[in-house]
Amino acid sequence: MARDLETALLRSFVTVVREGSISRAATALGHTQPALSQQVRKLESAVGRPLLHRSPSGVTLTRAGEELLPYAQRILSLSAQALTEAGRALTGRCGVGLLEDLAASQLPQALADLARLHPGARLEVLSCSNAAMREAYDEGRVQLVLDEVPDLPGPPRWTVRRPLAWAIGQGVDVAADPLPVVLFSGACSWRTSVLESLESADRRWRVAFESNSLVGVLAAVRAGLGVAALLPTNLEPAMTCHDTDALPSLPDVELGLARHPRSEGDPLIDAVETALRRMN
Amino acid sequence: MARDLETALLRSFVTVVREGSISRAATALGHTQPALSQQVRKLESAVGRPLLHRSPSGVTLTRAGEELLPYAQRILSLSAQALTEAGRALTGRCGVGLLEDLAASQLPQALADLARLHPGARLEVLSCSNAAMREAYDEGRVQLVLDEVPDLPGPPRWTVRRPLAWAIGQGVDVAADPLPVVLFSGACSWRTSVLESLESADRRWRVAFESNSLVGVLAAVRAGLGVAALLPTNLEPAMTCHDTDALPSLPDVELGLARHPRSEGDPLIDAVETALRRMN
DNA sequence: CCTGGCCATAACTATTCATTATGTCAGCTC
DNA sequence: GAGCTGACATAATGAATAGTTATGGCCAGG
Repeated sequence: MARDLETALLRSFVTVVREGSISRAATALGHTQPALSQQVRKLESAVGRPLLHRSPSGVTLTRAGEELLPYAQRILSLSAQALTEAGRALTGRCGVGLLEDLAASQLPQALADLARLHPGARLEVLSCSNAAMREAYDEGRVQLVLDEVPDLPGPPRWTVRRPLAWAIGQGVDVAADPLPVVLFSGACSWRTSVLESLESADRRWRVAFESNSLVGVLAAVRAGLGVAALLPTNLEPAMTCHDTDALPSLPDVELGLARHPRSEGDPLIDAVETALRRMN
Repeated sequence: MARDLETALLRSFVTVVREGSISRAATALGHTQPALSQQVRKLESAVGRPLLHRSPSGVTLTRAGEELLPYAQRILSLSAQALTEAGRALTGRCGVGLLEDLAASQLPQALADLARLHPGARLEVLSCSNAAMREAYDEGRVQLVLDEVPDLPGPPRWTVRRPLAWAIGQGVDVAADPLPVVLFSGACSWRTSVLESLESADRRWRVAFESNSLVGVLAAVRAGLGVAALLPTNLEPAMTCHDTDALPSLPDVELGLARHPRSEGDPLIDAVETALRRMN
């Protein structure tokens, strides 16, 4: 049993998890499928437990895999930080606006790591409605906003596509004819695209619950009120969607980052921006 | 430039730093000197800056090396945690008593990492006089004590030797005939062994300053009041001892861990114990 | 001036890793 | 239900990698 976990293997692992399949992760990393298969196997033998359930339609995490994932993400994030900002004692203040779905993921963790290693830097994370976000951006209270591209308060400096997944509550019948759907009430811009994908699959639906917060949506799904379309990071294990479901496939969302022009050249904000970008 | 820092290289790096020499690190890791030389070089090329000043008497950290070190230590600590406690959702409470010199090192950082990954666990770190420590141990407020072996409140479960180093303030003449020495005032049990090593080298000395806290000792040394014997982790860069100094070589200290018998079998305390042990 | 400790370099070797090629399995289509 | 498709596993080959031995330079101490 190896003494340390190799970062290369951890990188492969998180990529496999993110892509949901060994083959896709292989192409994403510029390698072949057997190479990734081998790496995952090696990581499993280092940990001593299987990390993935293999199936002919892809892979899902085992219990051990779920346990390892947050460690792997933090190790990679620290390693990337060490490579870029290594200790340059950043100071100043940086406000970050996040889509609420992202504020619940491991992203704030990475920002906290960054703040801890730069005691002179002050990071503030904000998550609110699009209107309030734009105001904060215009007033210079947040310099960086990571959100859906159409909702950004400025032109995107870069973008990234993320898949959506169905979150299915306990006891919900996914075949129910008017499908009970749990929605964000605000101007969530993937709301329409989700409903469109239902209609183009000829599924009738009804709004079972609306909430303007992620915790509200999650609670509703957990309580079995219906299904919701969420980023895979925010799914609780019990809500995992079984790929072969009767639900239509969901569109990707396109996230982007806007940066306030006046913050150009600030080293702290550079560092935070690359930290956000690294989160894929 | 590699995307991630390989843990194997980081392991080599921290070992080299700890041992103060590439050759010694090589034997410590069970490899040869050229292999370690190569690894350090590879890490340097990954970071893009030299990490070590090489000299015929060993190596010292460059600025970049000092910046990388804490990242490397945290990454290795997380990796080791992932291998052992991976996510087993530990809960409960654990009190840890630390020698003050250790409470200032990267050790509390590792404990904080552990606490953060186990939100249900409550860790309390205590650093106080030997008498108060024994009382806390007897009353069950601390289950683990890491201290010098003679001062432990119970039998050591394991021990580890650490070197001492001279901390030399700016402008202090190390050849001064009554050597000005800064000491811990309490019952610091390496106090006597340090003074013995001076006497056996026929050096006369005088107490220039006494303090019962590490910060006090450090401040005194920083102010140029004299020299002190400390763990290398606690030396500030400006105090680095130039090995070839006129000061006698210092004995090692022997640290050990005592664990309260009633805590036997508690998984959280097991985890904290191995975390402490990993810190070498 | 020689010796010993330490690091760098070079040449060689062994291992490791990724690739190509092939096999197996499950689900889907017709 | 036969055949197709997509996904992962396995095996064998070849290239890149990392470790070892051997050697040289440098500085300090005797």
